[in-house]
Amino acid sequence: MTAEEISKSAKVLIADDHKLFSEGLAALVQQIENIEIIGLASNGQEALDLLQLQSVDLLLTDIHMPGMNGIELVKQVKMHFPEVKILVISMYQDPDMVEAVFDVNAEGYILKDASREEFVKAITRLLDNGTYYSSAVMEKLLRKSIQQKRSSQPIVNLSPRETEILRLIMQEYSSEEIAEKLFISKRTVDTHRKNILQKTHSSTLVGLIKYAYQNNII
Amino acid sequence: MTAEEISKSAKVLIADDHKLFSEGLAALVQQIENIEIIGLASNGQEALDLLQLQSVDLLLTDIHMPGMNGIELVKQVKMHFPEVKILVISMYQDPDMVEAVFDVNAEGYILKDASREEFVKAITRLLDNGTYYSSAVMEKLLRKSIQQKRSSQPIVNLSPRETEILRLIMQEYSSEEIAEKLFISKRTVDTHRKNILQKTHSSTLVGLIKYAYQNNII
DNA sequence: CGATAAATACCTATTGATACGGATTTTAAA
DNA sequence: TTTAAAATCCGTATCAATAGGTATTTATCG
Repeated sequence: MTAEEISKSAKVLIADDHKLFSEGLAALVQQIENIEIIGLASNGQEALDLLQLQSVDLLLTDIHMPGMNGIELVKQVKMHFPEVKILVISMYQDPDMVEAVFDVNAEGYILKDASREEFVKAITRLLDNGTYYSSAVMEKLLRKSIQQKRSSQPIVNLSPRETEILRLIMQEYSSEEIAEKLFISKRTVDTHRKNILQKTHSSTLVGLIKYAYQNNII
Repeated sequence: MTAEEISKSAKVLIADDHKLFSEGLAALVQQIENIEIIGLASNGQEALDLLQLQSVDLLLTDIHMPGMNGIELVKQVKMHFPEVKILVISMYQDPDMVEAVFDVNAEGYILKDASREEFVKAITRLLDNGTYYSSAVMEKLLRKSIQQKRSSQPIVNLSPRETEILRLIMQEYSSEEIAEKLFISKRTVDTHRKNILQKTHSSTLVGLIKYAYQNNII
């Protein structure tokens, strides 16, 4: 339909901290017609810098990068260069990740284990003003949202203060030491601990610590 | 020196579960002269199957793959096809990982964020009967081994009984419950706990649990 | 056979954490 | 501005865990 857009040779920028991957990807992209690679960035900031210098039609980016991560990069790009289409290429099928990518309005999401065919399809779809979200991933996302509705979030929300205290507990401070550190009474710390135990449904210190580990509060 | 070997077109096999990566890598490799890609495998078993079917000079493999991991694959390949050179391409600079790769006698180890130049260098080095271990990684390995010598293994050896009790602690049993469960006195459990704390150099329950987590005693 | 490690058991004292009550103030959202 | 959540504080009581000890039995290793 919008063949003109493709025919005038789309400009593509790749951002990935794994140089071998981005170079390989570049080699693949170059095999597609009417597409030209205008740069490789190995982190978010570099990508933004390159975007400033020249017009880009399509950004291919990883999520995990040192410094600014992919999500943040997408946000920034969408803010400053809204015309740039963005295809996120990630290792993970984590639904939360996909949701995050969704939320920042990237046009596409595919996995690193996608086939070349799927990759090409995604690119052409995006350049055609469409979107492409890997179906493998979308399925997981759906299943998750369904599950969430069923079990109606037994999600635990520790308050900032509570999280802070849990972190200190994890650092082997006693309640008394935590109190000193935070300039509050030991009683207060006790109360927080009580509430934390309740909220996390744990009945012992050991259970609490296991909770912290499983929720990456370390 | 052994130019004949390179000139007769080396056969390369790539194993990586991220298809986009292996396809990209293939595209890169094909830009090198006298090298031909004879197959892409997306897991260890597939790689072994392909090796059975045709002669291969060089195997490029990831470490993290579903099913058989890269280390295991290298082992198998070295066992059944000892003439195949192996270049491990990994995301991680983890010294333990490099050590493992070393131990199974892979000829090379580079990171996914290596440059194309380094990649090409590694390949030619291997095809020339040499080895190539990314210097970035080797440095870390060295530093680690030095550190290890300095602190000369403060390795902890919990007795079977102690490990058993630690496991029960991790399952949120109190000392009294553990005593009942093991038909011993609570005092005995106390003593064991005391010794466990000593041996693991932890001074609090939290520290102990962290130790258990870090040593997979769960 | 002697030495050592492991497992067992006990004692006293202290510290830390949890249970069960409350209550007030600050802050942010509706 | 009302309301709810978060953060603050206090008391009493009990339980759990740790810090010091000491001591016996059993098995294993050299």
